[in-house]
Amino acid sequence: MKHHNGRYLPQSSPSVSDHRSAMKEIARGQSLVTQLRAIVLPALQADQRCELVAQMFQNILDCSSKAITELQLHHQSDARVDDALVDDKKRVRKISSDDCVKEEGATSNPNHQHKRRRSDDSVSLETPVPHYDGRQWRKYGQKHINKAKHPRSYYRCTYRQEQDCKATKTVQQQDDSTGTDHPVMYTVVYHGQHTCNENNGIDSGTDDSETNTPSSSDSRSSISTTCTDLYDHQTSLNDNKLLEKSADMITKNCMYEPFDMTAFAPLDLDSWELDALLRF
DNA sequence: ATCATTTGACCTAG
DNA sequence: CTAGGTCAAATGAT
Repeated sequence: MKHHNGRYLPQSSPSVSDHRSAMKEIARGQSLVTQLRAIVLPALQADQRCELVAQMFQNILDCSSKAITELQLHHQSDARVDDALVDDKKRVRKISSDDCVKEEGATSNPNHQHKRRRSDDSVSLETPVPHYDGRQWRKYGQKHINKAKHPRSYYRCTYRQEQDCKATKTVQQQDDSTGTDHPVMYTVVYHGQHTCNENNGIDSGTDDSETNTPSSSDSRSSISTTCTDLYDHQTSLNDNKLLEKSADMITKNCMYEPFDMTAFAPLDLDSWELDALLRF
């Protein structure tokens, strides 16, 4: 980086907007890889090679997730510095209110933690396959959003209770994706990082759908939970039945490979989704 | 009977 | 005050 007069500019850390655009690009890459994965894996035979490919896809996605995490950390600290420079009073107020909330959550009433999320600890991506992200989610809410045609669905990690995993995501169908000539697109926003045991999904490979649920209370939870947002809009009853069946098939395939294989093994199951991808 | 989803109420950040 | 995020009772599915 050279200044126009020939002198070098002082080395400065990347700006917040740099981080943002970097995260955006990585998220776009994630979205593309996810879509590619949903196309490639169904086409493979369900053998060892398929598992290997699935694992490689997951590794790629993990890499970008880690990169985003790193960027988020820098981003947040930079943003704090920016706040201090721009409006110190505001910052003080924000910190103190955060402290209040923290204390309240820790001590007084654990049942009332309706804390609105900070907007900057999230990563969003657009995809026609909102639930094929290799994680297991449980829906805990749905909300109609102002000026949006489609409701937003709220999911949290299946392992939240067992392992205190704070990861959540929201899924919302995009307004302009209702036409029949292009695939239905969803905006997926991830909040927080998964702190749950990776064995729940990634590399144990064999029959961990039983063993990875210590309390066994969630043994029925599955990726099928995330399919439900597809009912958010007025799908026909027949379609619903079809999707429920498909979800069930996915669930059963969790038995041997709950993470990646759930998404890809029997892809006759989700012709709707494959169609969407192919049209995409 | 158990567990996941639905849905209206409740809560809070802005 | 409003919009959006979460809770939890009711409901549905297995």
